[in-house]
Amino acid sequence: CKSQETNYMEKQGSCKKVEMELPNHAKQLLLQLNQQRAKGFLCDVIIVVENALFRAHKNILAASSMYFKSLVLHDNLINLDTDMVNPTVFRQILDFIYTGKLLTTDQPGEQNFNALLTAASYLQLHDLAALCRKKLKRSSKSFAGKAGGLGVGRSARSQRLSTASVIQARYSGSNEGMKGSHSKELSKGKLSDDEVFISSSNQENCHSLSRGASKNGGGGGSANGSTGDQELGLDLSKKSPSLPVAASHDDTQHSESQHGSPQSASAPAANSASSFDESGVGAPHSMADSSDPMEMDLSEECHHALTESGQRKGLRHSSRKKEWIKKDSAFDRKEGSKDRDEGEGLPNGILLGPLSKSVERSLAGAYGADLPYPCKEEVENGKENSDDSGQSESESGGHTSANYVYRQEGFEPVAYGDNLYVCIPCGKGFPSSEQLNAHVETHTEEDLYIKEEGTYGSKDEAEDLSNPNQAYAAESRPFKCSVCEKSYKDPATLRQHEKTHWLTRPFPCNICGKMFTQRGTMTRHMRSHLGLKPFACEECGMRFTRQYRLTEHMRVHSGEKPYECQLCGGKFTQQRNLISHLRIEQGVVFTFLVVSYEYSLLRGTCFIKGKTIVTFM
DNA sequence: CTGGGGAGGGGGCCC
DNA sequence: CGGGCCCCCTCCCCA
Repeated sequence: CKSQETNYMEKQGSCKKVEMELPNHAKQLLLQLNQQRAKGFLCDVIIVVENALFRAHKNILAASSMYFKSLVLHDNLINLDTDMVNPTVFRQILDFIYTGKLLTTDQPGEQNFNALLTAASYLQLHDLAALCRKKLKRSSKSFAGKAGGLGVGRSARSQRLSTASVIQARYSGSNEGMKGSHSKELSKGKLSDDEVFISSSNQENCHSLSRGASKNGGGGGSANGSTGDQELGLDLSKKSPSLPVAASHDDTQHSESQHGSPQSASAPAANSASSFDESGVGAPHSMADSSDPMEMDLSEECHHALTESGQRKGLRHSSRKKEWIKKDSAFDRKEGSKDRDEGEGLPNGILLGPLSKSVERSLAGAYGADLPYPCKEEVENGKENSDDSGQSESESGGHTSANYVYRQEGFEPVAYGDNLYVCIPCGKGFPSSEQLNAHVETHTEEDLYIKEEGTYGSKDEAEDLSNPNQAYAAESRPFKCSVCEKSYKDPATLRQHEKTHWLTRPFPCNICGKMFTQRGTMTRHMRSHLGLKPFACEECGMRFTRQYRLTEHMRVHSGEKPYECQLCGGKFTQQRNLISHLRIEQGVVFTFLVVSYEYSLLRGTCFIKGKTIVTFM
């Protein structure tokens, strides 16, 4: 910036070269950013490490690591390899990125630095990696030994990364002053030549590790799991580079080494998910460079297949845990701009930052209105944000983990004191998940039901009570809901239905915290977060989150319009548009009915002429 | 500018 | 658990 300013001044004819520098500018800037991070303010990316979420700023991450730079370019949600980094370590790393200071944990120093080194190498945080190496050297044990140690119980790919770490040691030969230069590096947003070189060569390692990661992260499967899907690599972090359009914007990705890499050469073979084998790692990058639309499409196909299954695995993994992520900053923002506007910047459709209106609305309805126990924050905020509040709950009897929130350490610690684990229904905080779980057992099923009669009186249900087919239904559907008289053919469906009467919903989205009555709905919802659109139109390439949408869409190409308005004969490709159309026509229908009614009562004369009601009274 | 249609997307719910 | 349908909201386009 300084040199730019100088150039500018020279161009402007100014002979004086004025150089003024605030001594603490960079430091203050980082301080502010770190504070903003703590509040979630302007955070535009979420990093998922195991089941912990970390909010951060893309710019900061991108300035600190080439790897992050490539990830945040396209994604707002980044899944990190749990094999390479755990939440505790990542928290240290994130603190380091934002402060330039490394705070070690209670772990034995060497162990912690080994973990940090592994993570730093994985994330291409060369400064940090060098710092760790230096520390380890000081501990009088050669790093080579450590690197070998890392390989124990790990895949060969992990070991390859360790090797790469050694190479990266070339950078940051001057570890001294690293801390001091940290903020300057961030400010410059510039990396050394060495680093660029190393990054590009290391990229493939990261990708391969990502693949390995998802195997472990996804449901605790064996690291050597060899079924097709498992072998494919499901880490979300690598999906971005596979997106051709977005990738093309990143000039830094187009290093010669990538173009000329063996992985590039293997790209054309990557026309099926299975082609993402052990060696075909570079496919995403090479595809990004490819001008062949077929290749791009196929790569995308692979990507979707991968991320889709990866998501499922991730969900299973998450659901095993008794810790759920607290609603994120998204909930803190009350009235954002239009969701579409926000979404435009999210190429993968990942919903971060302010929730979409529909989600907010749903939250308001599901939580603000229904939650039997106001969330503590809501209470403390004087209910100002009641629309935003609300949290998870638990499945009665089953005692799922939906109620429980794992609070990111150091973030929003005030409301619950030092107790990081919070029971959402009653707002009590607990120092450990075990204690929280024990407490949750004390919540009874009654807590989850609304006892008052008539509370459930939704329109649909009211209509059902007057359903003339009720007698028939009683015969063919022996399983009756005790609340609304609906009946079902099998007990499973009945149980599924009964959950709709619960105040609380058993299945939380671990990204936004929204709760669902059915797991399937939740996983479908997760797709929207993750931008997963597995169903592609063969005609135009448009992708959809649901098969049904694709089916609907295909009518656009076939010209089929199966839905016809009985009033005007108008035809529609989608039923919902017919319904929407009928609403507009409803005035006519309604009038017709009224007129007919009056006709019968008053024996007047009414005529319907086309869509127009002409009434002679 | 407005209203209507087309279409994308999300949630609820049942099978 | 996925498929399918319904309902809703929303945006875009066009007359």
